Amino acid sequence: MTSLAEKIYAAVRLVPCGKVATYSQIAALMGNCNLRRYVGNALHKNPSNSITPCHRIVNAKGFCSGSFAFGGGDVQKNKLETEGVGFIDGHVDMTRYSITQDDFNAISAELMSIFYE
DNA sequence: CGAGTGACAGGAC
DNA sequence: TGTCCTGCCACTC
Repeated sequence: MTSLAEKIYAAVRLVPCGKVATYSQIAALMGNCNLRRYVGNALHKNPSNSITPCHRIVNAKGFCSGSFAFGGGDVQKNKLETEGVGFIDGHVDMTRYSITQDDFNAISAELMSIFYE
């Protein structure tokens, strides 16, 4: 049973190291832009931080939203910096580190092979 | 003013 | 009950 939530987590895990994704991008990956609310919803109510790199999900500005559910913004920043993501004035440099159309396609393809859609 | 964005909340199935 | 979706709405470009 490939629930949507699982796909969301899978998509998050498929975000390459050194990149971050936004809610809308994840939603677009699911094929429904209207899921953009559900993405945040799913991440929040299912804090499987151990297996889901939630720190790669930021809002469109490159900030993590207020209720970061896994330890604190410092942890996220540290993790991302370790992966090579650059920060500007405390937020992710989205112009360089948000996923590209290329990444989008790659993730989409992998998602497809994982769930055999 | 119009379009994009939400780490929600609640309703629908 | 759980999963999915959609509305509201404030805020920023």
